[in-house]
Amino acid sequence: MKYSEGKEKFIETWGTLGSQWGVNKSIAQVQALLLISPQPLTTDHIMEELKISRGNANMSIRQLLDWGIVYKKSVAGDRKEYFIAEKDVWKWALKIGNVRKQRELNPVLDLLKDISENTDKAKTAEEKEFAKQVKELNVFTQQLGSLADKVFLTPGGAMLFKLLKMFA
Amino acid sequence: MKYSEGKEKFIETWGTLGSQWGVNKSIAQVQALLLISPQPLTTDHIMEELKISRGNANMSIRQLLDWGIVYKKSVAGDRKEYFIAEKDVWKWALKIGNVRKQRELNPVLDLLKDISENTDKAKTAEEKEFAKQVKELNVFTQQLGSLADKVFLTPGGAMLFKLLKMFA
DNA sequence: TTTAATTTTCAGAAAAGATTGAAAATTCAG
DNA sequence: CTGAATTTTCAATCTTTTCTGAAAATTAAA
Repeated sequence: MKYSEGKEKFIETWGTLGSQWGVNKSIAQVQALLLISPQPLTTDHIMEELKISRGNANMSIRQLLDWGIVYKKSVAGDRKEYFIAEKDVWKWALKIGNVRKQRELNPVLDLLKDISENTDKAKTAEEKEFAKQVKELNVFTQQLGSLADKVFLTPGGAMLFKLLKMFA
Repeated sequence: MKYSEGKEKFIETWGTLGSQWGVNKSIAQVQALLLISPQPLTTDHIMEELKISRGNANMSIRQLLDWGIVYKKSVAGDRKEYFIAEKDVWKWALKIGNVRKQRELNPVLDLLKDISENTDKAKTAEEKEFAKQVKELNVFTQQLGSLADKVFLTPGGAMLFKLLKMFA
């Protein structure tokens, strides 16, 4: 397989994977591109390489900066902004996991807790089953969430490292 | 909070969470509805409750059956099909995790492996960085995948249980 | 069989989500 | 400052995904 072919497939597949897991395709592809680039790239370079508009490129980069998995890098004598990806798989995987856990899972945890605690005492069969399932889900997600926090927030990914060593 | 209010919020939130993680909203909501229902429900009941079309309800149910987290149940003296959700959080969470791992992550693992093994020897800086990142990603996902398989496939969710007990 | 009930399919409609591109805002060298 | 370079914003457009509803297929009671 030629480099260009492998590269194309990689970027394409990374974008598809993103879509399937709720990450915008362009964003995933920009990360892929930056990940395999040895030098920092400009917005223009990214636009050209991925054939996307300036607006799209800019938004995607912002999002990646926001997630903390892409950094700005200024180049002496050039006014343009350059961007470089976090290259350490462990680091960026944990950051993505953490961001998504905090932003998307935590609100659900809060709702489950709220429903568990504040719903009127169950009387009918429907109400009892509802209470039961929400409670179980609450306990379960609580535990998973707690594990996730440990894994994602332990410095240096030490927790994930330990896990993999122990179980994988 | 009233039961009806809690129920509505729960179903709504579950749908939203699904969307964010690449699961169709209707599918997630049908699961939510079945999950909290003490009896099996018919397609018509689901349509009415969630205000969705017959086609949508039917497709959603098929998908859930396909994932193995909803079962058919026949009711004596009624020709209609009834459906009931897998109620054990552990069971269905592991099944969903497993199905998605196999269908969406495994192809990526295969591609990474393929690229790693079959790409022409790297010569330029670009090519070297590409090879390096793909290799790292390959190792990393291999390990994560192996852990995931253990967690998802150990009977009775014993592995996840152990993990939670140890680390959460 | 026949036929009425039920389920499935799928073309087209609607909604959601992604992308563009040009105007506005910002930045900074001179 | 000035103005050219660069970045950001966002309404309009395009694409993809989801959903509908009615026709076709299937099922099973009579």
